[in-house]
Amino acid sequence: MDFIQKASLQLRTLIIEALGAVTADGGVPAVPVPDFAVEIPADKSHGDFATNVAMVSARAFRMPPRKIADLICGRIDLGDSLFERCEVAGAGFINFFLSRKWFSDVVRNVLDEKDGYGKTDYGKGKRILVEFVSANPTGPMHIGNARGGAIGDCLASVLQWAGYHAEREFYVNDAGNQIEKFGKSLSLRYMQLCSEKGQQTIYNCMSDTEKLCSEIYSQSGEGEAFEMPEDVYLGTDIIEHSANYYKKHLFELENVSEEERRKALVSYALPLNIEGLERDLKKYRIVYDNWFRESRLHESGETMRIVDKLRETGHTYEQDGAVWFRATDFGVDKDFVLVRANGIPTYVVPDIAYHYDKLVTRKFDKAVNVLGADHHGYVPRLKSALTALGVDADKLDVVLMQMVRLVRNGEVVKLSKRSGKAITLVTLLDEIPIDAARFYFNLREANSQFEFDLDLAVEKSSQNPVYYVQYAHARICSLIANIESEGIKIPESADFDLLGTPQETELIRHIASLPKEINLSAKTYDPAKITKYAIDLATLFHRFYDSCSVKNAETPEIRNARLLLCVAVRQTLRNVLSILNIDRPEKM
RNA sequence: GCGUCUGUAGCUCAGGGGAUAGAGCAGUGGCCUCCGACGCCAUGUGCGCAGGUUCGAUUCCUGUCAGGCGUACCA
Repeated sequence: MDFIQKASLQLRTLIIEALGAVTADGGVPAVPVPDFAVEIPADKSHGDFATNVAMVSARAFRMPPRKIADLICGRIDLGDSLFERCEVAGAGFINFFLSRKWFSDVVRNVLDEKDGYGKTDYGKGKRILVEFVSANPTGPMHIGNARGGAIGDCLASVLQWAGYHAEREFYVNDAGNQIEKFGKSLSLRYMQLCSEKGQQTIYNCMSDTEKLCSEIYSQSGEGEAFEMPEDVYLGTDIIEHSANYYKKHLFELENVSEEERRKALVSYALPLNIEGLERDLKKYRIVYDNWFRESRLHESGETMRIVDKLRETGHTYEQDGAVWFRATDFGVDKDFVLVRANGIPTYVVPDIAYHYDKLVTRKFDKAVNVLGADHHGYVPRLKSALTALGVDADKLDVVLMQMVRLVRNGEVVKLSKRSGKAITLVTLLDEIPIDAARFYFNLREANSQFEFDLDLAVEKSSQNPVYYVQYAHARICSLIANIESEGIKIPESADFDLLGTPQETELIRHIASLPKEINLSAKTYDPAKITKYAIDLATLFHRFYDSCSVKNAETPEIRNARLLLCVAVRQTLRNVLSILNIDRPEKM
């Protein structure tokens, strides 16, 4: 249950009633009151809730705000409410203070709801598809995928906690130009290995594939023997695939047609890559509900059917032999090509078909895509085509993720496609713990560029806030074990009205705000709010721990109340960490 | 040029039409005979700049400057 919302709604009613009473008294003129806010003040000395009703209605009533506030405050009936008192302050704010009972109820509620505490029905069971990572299967995943993975996975969790039916999906680009390029690259490397110089290198490296790759890789950089064209993938993973294929089949493909060779190599390497993606993401604790293959759209004819459908809308035209979409009809600044002059559709077409499939064929209420900011220009295009097809484009939401800037030794590391230099997801996870990576990448909201300091992340020290949060959890576990070891049992219930120190009330207030925070996080598609919540909760617990002794509490009753408060905090921490899918260690 | 995102403390970043703008890191100084010091407490001349809307702007609007990213019959 959301106690913040409950209190806030009740307060709004009380204020409106009081306003009615004041109007009936003739204290203020009977004119409409503008919208007013009920909010939580930043400064706790200003109460638990505050309203600006007196200030916003000053003009309508032609009265000074403080006067209005005094009248309302005098007529408000807090009798049976969740509040114990109110006061007028500042320029005309009315501040309200929650009753002790409210705080008690919060703690009791967490203990009742247990693993379900924090769940809400905000999403009303709507079906929402979260697509994220969708990395090119032509090579290993990079640091941007690591960020997208953490954000997308946690976002899906948050949405589930907020009452959506969320599914995770990976769109596999297993067709199109980059697959052509993949084939070309594999073929090129294969032929290099078959060449005289390649054979020499194989001989020199014996059966050491890694050494072979680095040899071939460095040689191709020199340009003499293996000059590489512009449009191929240069990573060592390509060499590795070709070398492994060569080991199995030797010169089998040397004298077949280029086309046949590429086809054979792609059908060998692509499945391995896709398996690799799945394996690496699983290691990162990301498990998808669906792996949706682009090739499916081509095989079923859906891709070309979309072109026909778009033609029927009348928003297409032909120019220089290509089929264009008149995106300018939908407010997009430029038209774009759907089908090239050579008859091959551009990447947008399968993408349109794919989103049509999500929203129309599969009838999802919402589709959310976590995308790198370098794709932002493409979103309006996609939406314009969907609109033309009669799909409500507002059903597609995009979370744009700014680039991660890698910093090492205080210098920005330039991202390179060459896997020899780029930091892959796998090497990152070899260097830093999964927990740290998942937490770290959700520390900042997606739409802000941030710096990933490798030296810091690699350090595995308490510099990383994830340890701070996990420590709070471990500390509670230890505390409880310690008390139990002295023969004290954890009580079924306690008198929580005894919890009244500032540290205790602040802690409880924050516990109560979890449902609200989950809703907000879902609404803004921002899982970073959850990591922030976790850090704040840990901070408040540590403060409480420091100032309020549980074991040596003033009385056994207070001890029991604090003990159960600790249990409630631990439960809340557990729930939050489970949203992030991060370990909840009992010892560290 | 046009589009888009971002400019908040020495650094990395929260927040957000209101009452004294926050946290972590780095620095300095305190706190373990006492539930784990992986912790707590204290300490800060900061909202890029200029206009506008408002009782009130760091927040909204316009302009401007700076940076990221787009602006392909690449994906």
